[in-house]
Amino acid sequence: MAEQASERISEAELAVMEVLWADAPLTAMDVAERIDPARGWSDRTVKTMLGRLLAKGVLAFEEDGRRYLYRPLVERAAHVAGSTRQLVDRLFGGRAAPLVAHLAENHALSDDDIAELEALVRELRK
Amino acid sequence: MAEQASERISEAELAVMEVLWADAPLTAMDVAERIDPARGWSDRTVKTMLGRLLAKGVLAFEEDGRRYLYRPLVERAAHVAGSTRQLVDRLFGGRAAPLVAHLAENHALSDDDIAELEALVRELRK
DNA sequence: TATTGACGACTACGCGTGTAATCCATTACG
DNA sequence: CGTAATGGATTACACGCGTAGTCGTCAATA
Repeated sequence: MAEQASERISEAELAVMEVLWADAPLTAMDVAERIDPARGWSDRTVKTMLGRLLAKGVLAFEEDGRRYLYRPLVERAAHVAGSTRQLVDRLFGGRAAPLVAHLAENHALSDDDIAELEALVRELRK
Repeated sequence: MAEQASERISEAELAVMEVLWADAPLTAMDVAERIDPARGWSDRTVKTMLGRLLAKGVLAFEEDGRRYLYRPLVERAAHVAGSTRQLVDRLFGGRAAPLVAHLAENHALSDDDIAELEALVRELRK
């Protein structure tokens, strides 16, 4: 079987994926232009990331003349799910409730968040 | 000022920290013995981790004759908070509620979890 | 007392990551 | 047409990480 979905996406690579999750397909230059300028990346760096993501099998490209048009092969939701599971497993004994409790304890929840949670819980209870 | 608390703890290092968060101070051998055998680590590896954690300023030691007794300098809760915040920032736009929503959508919440959440929300609403 | 073993300190080494620079082919421009 | 710009491929390089091995020293033991 081919590369399993478990290919790890690093922090820097994630910045590139986010661009492509927001809009694809894009050329390397397109991607570079949409990377947060705060990162101060050179185009070369973006190219490197694209190459590595291709190698990891999480991106695909189609040729557009001399250039490539890149598109994600993995969905953002899948990445989010994997990363979240990892956190829950590593630090919360694999259970989600303690994570939510932690968020609550740390005042990480705004009033709006709490209101949203209430709605969520009502929804879940059904 | 000395090493800031933001020193990163790697996955392997975390295994060592967990042992010391559970019980400290401990000698290097004590720690090695309490590491999950499933990791198949040699004592040397554990020593290396202890050294690196000392260098990072997240552990301290006191001499006990010829050996060291290691103890954590950072609290588990602080590490958990940092890691959680990082996930929330990176993948959930810095807001906790979407994370909880994600957990819900992914059926990551058991009935018990939901009951716990209800109680939590009731508590938060006060 | 001479040897052996336990300890921390230092060294090793291959792979991933962050951050590019260089190479080579092709295309666009003067 | 010759030269520069553009685009992907390859190479670079330092640092962190996973996983130890080696060195020098001190203590226990035969």
